[in-house]
This record gives sequence, structure tokens and C-alpha cells, in this order.
Amino acid sequence: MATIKDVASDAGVAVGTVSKVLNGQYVSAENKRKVEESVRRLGYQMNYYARGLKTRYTYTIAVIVPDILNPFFACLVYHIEKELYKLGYKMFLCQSQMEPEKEAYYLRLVSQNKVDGIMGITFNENDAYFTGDIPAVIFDRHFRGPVCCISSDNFRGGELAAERLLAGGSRKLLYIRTGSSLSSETLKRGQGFASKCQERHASYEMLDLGDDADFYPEQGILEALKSRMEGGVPSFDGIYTSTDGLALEVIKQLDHLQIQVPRDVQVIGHDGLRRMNRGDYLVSSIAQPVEDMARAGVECLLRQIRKEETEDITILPVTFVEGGTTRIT
Amino acid sequence: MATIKDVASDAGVAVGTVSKVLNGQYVSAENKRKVEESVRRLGYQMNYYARGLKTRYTYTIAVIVPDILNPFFACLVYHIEKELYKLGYKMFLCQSQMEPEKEAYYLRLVSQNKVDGIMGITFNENDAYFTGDIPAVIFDRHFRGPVCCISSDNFRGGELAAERLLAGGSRKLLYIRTGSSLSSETLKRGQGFASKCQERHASYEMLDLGDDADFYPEQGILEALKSRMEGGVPSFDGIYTSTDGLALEVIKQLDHLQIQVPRDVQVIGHDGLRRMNRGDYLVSSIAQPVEDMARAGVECLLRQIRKEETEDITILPVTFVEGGTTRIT
DNA sequence: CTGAAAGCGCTTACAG
DNA sequence: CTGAAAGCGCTTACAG
Repeated sequence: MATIKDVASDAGVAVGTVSKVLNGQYVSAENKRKVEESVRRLGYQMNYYARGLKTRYTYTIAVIVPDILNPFFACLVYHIEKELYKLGYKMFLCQSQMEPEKEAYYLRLVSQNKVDGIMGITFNENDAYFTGDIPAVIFDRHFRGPVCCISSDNFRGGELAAERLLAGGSRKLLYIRTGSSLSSETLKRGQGFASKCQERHASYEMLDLGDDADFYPEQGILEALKSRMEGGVPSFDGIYTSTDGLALEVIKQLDHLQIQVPRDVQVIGHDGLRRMNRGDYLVSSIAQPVEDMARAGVECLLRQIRKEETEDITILPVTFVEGGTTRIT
Repeated sequence: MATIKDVASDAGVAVGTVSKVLNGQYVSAENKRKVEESVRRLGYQMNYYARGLKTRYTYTIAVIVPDILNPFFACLVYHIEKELYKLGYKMFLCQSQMEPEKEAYYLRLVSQNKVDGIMGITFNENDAYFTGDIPAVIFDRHFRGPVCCISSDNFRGGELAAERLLAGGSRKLLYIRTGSSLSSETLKRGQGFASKCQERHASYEMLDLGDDADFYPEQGILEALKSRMEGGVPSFDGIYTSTDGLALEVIKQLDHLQIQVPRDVQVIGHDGLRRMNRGDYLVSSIAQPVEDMARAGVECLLRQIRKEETEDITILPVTFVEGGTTRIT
């Protein structure tokens, strides 16, 4: 690989001069031409790490998610990478697996001048790493600290789901959630749902299956549904779940119980997943604007890196999408 | 952040001495103790990029796939990251989007001393970048060059699919594929299928929907199926597809055509996808040992980085998995 | 405007 | 065994 030195001697100028044209600073037209010529001839490529030693910028971002087997996280990472690429940044992918040590390990990267910033979805109590002097963006979780948060309108999503279930004729609503209770932003889905049900004087129940149900959901879901049935007839006729993945599991169990969707029970999930991110929605759902969230997150992070002002929290709108598990009205 | 200099002065030794204990070289027990003490007290963390300037190793690997919206690619990347993390490597995630320029951009990274090696799935004719002096591992595609290839036994997979369809009672078999014809390893799926059909003297047809069908498959698939029906009765009763994604699309169209799976037509896909990588298989399928492939790929890459000998090509075994779209025998 | 030099955080011969 | 020094590829005051 050619270095800046090779370019300098090839062009017959000092390395400082080469550095200047590389960084778009002013040099005489004559020298600029010579340097550019040499760069081309030698196929010179800047070593950003060497530069980073002085400038403290590596043009590298760490993205942390629990894992990319979850289609929603995969979709988020997909869009973040696209956005980052456009802006000349490279992306470290870090899967925390929900393990605090692995999360901490990756969070530490940033303090070693290895990345310019960090963004993603964290679930553990690593707040200590977010000291405010490190550019960071967190999705769906609001820190008390100075970390930017990007989220979609979860409360409104819950409201929308209730509205749709009611519009489709459901009268006995059920909300089911799983997972960590730490991610406070997503808790608002249930809150919005309950709020709308109260406003409409609709009968509803809130069901929290907890963390374990994320990994072995069949059991818990089946029992929960069964215990709400009498003589083959369910005590609910409309279900909203905290994620599409959970909605799919619920539908599978309803199927086992010979309950037809959407005829007997309507189901609405949350996230708006589609296979390969195109074509039909997997279930009727409250869709998050993932691409916009990714873009907003990247923009917010870059503003922090450039030491510009940023919003503390950004909330993007959600929409209802039809996926065949609700009655069309 | 503390630097090696800070540690040296804190411990009262020369920076070279600190470097030695950091790299496990021999120093007096006394100095070793002092340095380790200072490292702990100052919370020193090595800057690997600075080290890389001298050593040429960054402990960073670039992984290239078309995108991670494809669940198979996501699963591969998932396991690669886990493996790399264990070994102290960080992973750049590069989504080529099948665009030659983006692929080339990322391939160039390696030649800039930014990564120690590169692995993944490439589809474009960027062979020129694989010159043999760059550690590289490619999945599912055999280069004429000196690049390592990791693959599962695609030919055997095709055979297995044919065997299973026949065992389940199908007599008129159909193979459907889509996508680029460049990935020579996956072409073997059809070859194995055809070979087994011939061996068993079974009637079969090979159908190639080409590249476009990857993006808007509904049309092409529906027409292809329709043209093979007469009076509502299909001319086939067993289908093997080149991927699970395609199998799902085919099943959707069969559904539209009122053809029941697996009663009327059995369907077997390829890859062995499961939602979130656990639970039931999405369709009956030929499962690739993704985790083993990831592990083998990482090991092969690290051997290259350490300049050890490696196999040119590694082929791992596949298995048939039941996913509800074949008749149980 | 441009060149020579110091320095970013590390490693590695080279003396001692 | 250990310290002083040079150098990895770059940037950035500082003279000129």
C-alpha cells in the first residue's frame, strides 16, 4: 500500500502538503494537481486509523443490539448500516445477547478511541457507561442521563391497536406482552392500549408473561389462553401483543385451540414485520417507521460527534397495517 | 484515557517494559507486578489501532453479505459474530446490496490495513480483489483463486430432497430456483436433485425463474404453477425449492390455487430456517449447519491470518428437517 | 503557500 | 533484563 510519504515523494512535495490536499485545505493549484495525479497513479488510500491517532476520529460506529435473529433488530441494523455507509462510516456490529458483560465490553470500545460513537438497543443497567461525553443514541429506552433516545410513538400505537380492534367489532380486549420491563418506551404500548380502552369504556385485560416467555413461549401462552376459555369459547375476542413475534405465537396457539383468526378473535401485533422487509405483513400490526428511526438515530449521533446541539428524545409516528388477522371494516 | 506512557511513569519503568508485559514477553517479576498494578489503577486499555500501525494487525474482520434482512444471512452473521467475539475480534458488518461498487468498496478495506481479513458471501465478479495475499473466506462459492470456500453439501441436499418427496409418495417432481447463477455451489442443489430423480427413474422438471423472481416472485411463480395445471389439477405433486423463502412464496401461491400442502403437493425448501432461530421449522427443508459453517469459516480465516495451512474447500453435511409441508412416513 | 519537525500510542531492534 | 530511540502513517502548529 502506498502511504502519504510515497505520494509526497512522487509528487515532489512535502507530506504536509499532501495531507492538506487530502483534507481539502488550501494549496496552490499547481501542487494540488500534482498531488491528485500521484494519488491516482499510486492508488493511494488513506489509513484512517493512523489519522485517528491524531484527530481522534475513526469514522467507525458501534451498533449494539441483543441479536440480529430478531427480525425487527435486523431491520433496524440493516437501515443503520445503509445510512452510515452513505456518510462514509463503517459499522461494528455488536450482539449483546442480553449479557451484561458482553454489553459492557462493547460499550468500553468507545472509550478506547476505537469508535466515534455508539448506538443501539441495550437492556442492561450499564448506564454508568453513558457519561454524556460519549456520543450515543439509544432506541426505545429513555435514559435519565444525557443520552439521546429515538423511539416511535408507542403510546399512540397502543391506542391505535385498541381503536382498530373495536372498529373490527371486538368487545373483550386482551393485551399480552413479554420481555424485560426495563425498556420503558415499549411499556407505553400497553399504557396507550389501556388508556384507549378506558376512554371507550371497553372491557379489557392486561397480561404480562414476563421475561421467560421470550424464549419458550408456547407453554405460557397456551395456558394463559386456555384459562380464559369456557366450553371452547374464549372470554376475549380481540388481542393486541407487544410484538409481531408474540402475535405469531399467539395465533399458533389459537389455531391449536380451534379458534379462528380473525373470525373469532382479531389479533394485532406491533412492529410491522414483513418477510425480507417487503411484500405482505406477517400479521395486522402497528408498524414502526424503522427506516426513519435509523436515519434519525444516525443523524443524531453524527450531530453529537460534531458537537452540535441535539434533541433529547425524538418520537416518530406509527401506523396501522393490515395483515389478514383483523376484520376489514 | 490512560496511555502506555502514563502506565510507564506511574510504574516507574520505560514504555518498552510496559509494552513487554502487555504482550506477555519476559520481564522481571518485580517490574511485571508494578506494571500490572498501574494498569489496574489507571484502568489502562490498549489502543489496538495504534499498535496495528506497527504490527499490521487490527483484530478486526469485515463480514460481507448482500443484506441481513435475509434470515439465512442474518443467521450466518449471527454465528460469525459470536465466534469472532470469543476470539477477541471485532466485526465490521458490510451489506453489499448486490451492488458491485459497494462490494468493491468494502473489499478494498482489507488492503488499507483496516481489517485483518474478510469473509462472507459475494456475488459479483470482484475476483480481482482476492489476490491470495489477503486472508479471505467465501461461503457457498468456489473461486478459482486461492480463496477458501466453506459450503454445505448442496448436492447431497438436492438428493435428500428428492428422496424425501419420493418417500412421501410424490411421483411428479418439480425443482424451482431463483437468483444469480454465479453462486456455483448452490447450483449443485438442483444437480443433486436431478441426479437422484434419474437414479430412481422418477419424472421431474427443472424450473429456473432467474434473478428477477427474487424481488417480485408472486407473478412469476403463480404463472409457472398455473401453466402446469389442467382442470385444477397440477401436473406435479412434489416441489423442491432452492431456498426456504422461495418455498414459502410457492406455498402461498399454491394456497391461492386451492392446492393443499402437503396433501396434494409436498414442498421442501432449503436452508432450514426457523423463526428467531428456534422452535419449529417454517417449512420442511434441507437444513444447513449454519453454526458449524460459521465456526469453520472463522477458524479458516484465523489460520490464514496466522499464516498456517488451510483447506481449499470445506463441505459440511446437511440434514432433512420436518416442517409440516411433507407427509410423515 | 510550503517545508521541517514534533507528536498521536504503540512496538521493536539496539545498546548497555 | 531494561532503557532510549526510531518508526508505523498521519496531522498540525510553526517558521520561513
